[in-house]
Amino acid sequence: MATRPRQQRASLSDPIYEALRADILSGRLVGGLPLRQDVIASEHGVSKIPVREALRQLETEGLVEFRPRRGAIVRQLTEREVLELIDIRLALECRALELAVPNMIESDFSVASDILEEYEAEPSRERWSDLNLRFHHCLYEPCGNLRLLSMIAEIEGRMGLFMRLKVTEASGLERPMREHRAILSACRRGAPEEAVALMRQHIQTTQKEVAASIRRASLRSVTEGS
Amino acid sequence: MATRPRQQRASLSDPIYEALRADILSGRLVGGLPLRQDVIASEHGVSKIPVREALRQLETEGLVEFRPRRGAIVRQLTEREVLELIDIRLALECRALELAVPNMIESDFSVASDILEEYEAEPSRERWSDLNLRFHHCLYEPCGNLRLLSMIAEIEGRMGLFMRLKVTEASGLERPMREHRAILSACRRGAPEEAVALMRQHIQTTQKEVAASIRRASLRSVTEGS
DNA sequence: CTTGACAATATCGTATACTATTTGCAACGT
DNA sequence: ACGTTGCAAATAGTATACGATATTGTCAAG
Repeated sequence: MATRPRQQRASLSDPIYEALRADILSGRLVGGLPLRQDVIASEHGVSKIPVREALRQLETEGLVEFRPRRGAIVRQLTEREVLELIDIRLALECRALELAVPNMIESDFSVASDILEEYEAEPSRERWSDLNLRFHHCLYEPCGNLRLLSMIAEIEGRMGLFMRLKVTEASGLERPMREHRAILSACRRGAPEEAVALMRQHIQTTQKEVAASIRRASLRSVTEGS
Repeated sequence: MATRPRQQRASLSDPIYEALRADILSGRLVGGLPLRQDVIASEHGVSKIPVREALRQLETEGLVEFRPRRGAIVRQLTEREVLELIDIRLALECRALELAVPNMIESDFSVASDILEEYEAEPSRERWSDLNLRFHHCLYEPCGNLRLLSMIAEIEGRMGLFMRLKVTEASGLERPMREHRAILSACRRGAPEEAVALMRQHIQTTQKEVAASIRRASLRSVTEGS
């Protein structure tokens, strides 16, 4: 063919990595599902080599598991690991907030406030999770620690699935909103300790709700058939 | 070569990954150094494919940087990033300690105590860094959060180089020892808040010392010898 | 009808080979 | 003398090919 697919500057494995990552984080690729290299390769119109590189990166990130000579599967997060991740969130986000509060200026408060208003007016539960993330991130952003921010983003992205589960199923809008307002208020007053304490409680409550949600889900699957 | 013992079960990229990782963390491969795929491949007696996979994993881990069509280099940690990492350590280790204290039993205290004694008696500065790591880890281990522990280990490993620099150059034995004892004592009394507060100060002091050490080193314009 | 052995197939993992790009260097022109 | 252009060597990145291993299907024995 005369089609000269112009040589892209980036590696072919990058888009595959992004695509697989998005599919796993969104829950479209469910835990335990085998990831056939040939299939993924032909889907993207490449050979197995870039696919394998993408899978290796996902393995390092903990999203994929390689079994020797048996290929890769989507890594299944156990209940325990999800709760562990929330605990890590707790540590990282509280520290980020603590560092961020002294750096906050007026525009930070108004951005956060706008997100909360949009949050409140949003009817679609689908978007709550996204707005929730945006609110949290805009609080942490002034912390000045880029790597801390990216680690938080990584972990939150990873748990998007479970957060959505929780929000839709259990906690509704009221409780998180109240807590968000209280946290923002403490930030406004320039009280890091108070803001951090509120954030701690906020995340720990979330942890308990996720635990309950998982518990309920596994109970339901056990008593399935009634 | 002619050595064809048998087909190994694990991937060929795993040992390469381990070797490169160890070389980077130990400081033998210095930041900015280009990692030629052909060279590494022939050193290990394999083709470029497993080498590339190993490099991709190291890229995800942040130890290596790919420049499009120009190959990989050892990622250089800037002063800023090192200090950022210590801040993340602060968050993770304090949380781990907080979770661990209520779970500690007699044997945990005695193990920690033994390490401190060995620490004190150790003349070789080379091993201080290792003993320091072991002490910290044994305090966190009872926390019951495996992923938290592995993240801490990853970050500490990554900064081993700078810690060693600091220990040898700046802080000596006295100050850390005193703080270690105070922390252990708070753990013994079953006082998580106190232990965490002490740990915070301990790590923040370390952060300042590393900052000073880097400052001094860059002033002296380090010439690596080995 | 179940169970075990063996063949057929699918899939993984990597070496080889090839193309595209960057880089070093020399010849050339200003 | 200095910057520019063009060729040659080096290197990255990927497709193809192939051996090795796991999985599945088939058939005979119990």
